[in-house]
Amino acid sequence: MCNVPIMKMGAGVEWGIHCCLTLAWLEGAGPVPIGRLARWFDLPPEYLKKRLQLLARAGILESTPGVQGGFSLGRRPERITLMDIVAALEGSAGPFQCTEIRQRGVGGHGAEFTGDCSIKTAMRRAELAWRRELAAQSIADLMASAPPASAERTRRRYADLASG
Amino acid sequence: MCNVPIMKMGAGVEWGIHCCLTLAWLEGAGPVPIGRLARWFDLPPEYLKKRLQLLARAGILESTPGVQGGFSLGRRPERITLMDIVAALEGSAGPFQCTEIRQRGVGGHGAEFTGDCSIKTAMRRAELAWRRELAAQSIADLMASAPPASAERTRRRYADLASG
DNA sequence: GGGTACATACTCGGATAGTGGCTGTCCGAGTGTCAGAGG
DNA sequence: CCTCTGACACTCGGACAGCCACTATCCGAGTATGTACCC
Repeated sequence: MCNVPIMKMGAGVEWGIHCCLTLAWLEGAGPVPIGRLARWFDLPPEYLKKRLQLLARAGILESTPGVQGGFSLGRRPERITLMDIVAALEGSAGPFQCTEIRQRGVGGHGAEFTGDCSIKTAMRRAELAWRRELAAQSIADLMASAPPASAERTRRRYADLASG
Repeated sequence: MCNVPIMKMGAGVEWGIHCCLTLAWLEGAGPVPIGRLARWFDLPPEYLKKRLQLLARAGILESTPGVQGGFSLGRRPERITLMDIVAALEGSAGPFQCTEIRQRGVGGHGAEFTGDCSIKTAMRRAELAWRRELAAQSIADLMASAPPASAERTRRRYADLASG
């Protein structure tokens, strides 16, 4: 029971962030096709494609069709926050959905109160703290916190992957 | 698509908080049976029972069997935080489950890095901010932020519900 | 009158569906690149 | 040498099935109260 997540977040979020980080390191080498990214992380290509399409639709990634097309970063790594990626992949609604049960049933207040119930407010406050932390972290920050050799190694391995 | 929650949290959380708040206001009037709470909020009794059982197992509520039994608060309202309720109902694992995809596939680092990946760290930081906010809010705080007449009205309506 | 047995009203725990979202796959359509044929 | 045409390698978007957690319900068992019955 203790392995059940408090709030479930799709696996695509982890995929998306990793792909953005990799694309950031591979910037300048041209678009990266889905198949290569999927082999890179050993992920199902078709489903990964769906996730990256969402990121492209949000402007986080850029997709170029054609024979040498693929996905590349849609804007500078400093301007891509984790919040952007999460919102693009999972939607914009918060984790706590207030169904206003206080207004139903015998004990309900009916339309007596028009303001938000205090529970909704309290949960929203926590959610905002979470969003703020996510928005404060950009892809560039993740790049900076990684070992200095990461960029070089990523480019080298990608070259091997492209040639092999 | 914009109605899809970022992280899904079960509806039982809202139920649980509302029930705790109601039980706090009804303290001193003896245990409240499930059927009455369910009618109070117009919720399915059997499923609500399952949720409150989880709260009782966590020590947040106290359940007394027998003919005049029911649920009551397991400890003082000041010592029941929203984090306690959420953790008891949804489990203790975080929303972001790092599956370490960086270690898989062609581009993976294998066992090269033993530390946590920076993505996991960043997501955990946001999650901790969320937890901290939830832990800072207690049932007593919610009671204090409600209109002063709430306690009296709750007790009066409960008396009507019990007699009717 | 006092003690015992039974009915009652609850909770506890397990077993069992229904439902919706996430996961994963397949297919047709559109688009840009490149090679090759023809002028 | 230049241009046009076709093959190719991608992305885009929709349709579809499988799986799992949440939701919801039912049933038997346990427990405390309250009453009725018997001595």
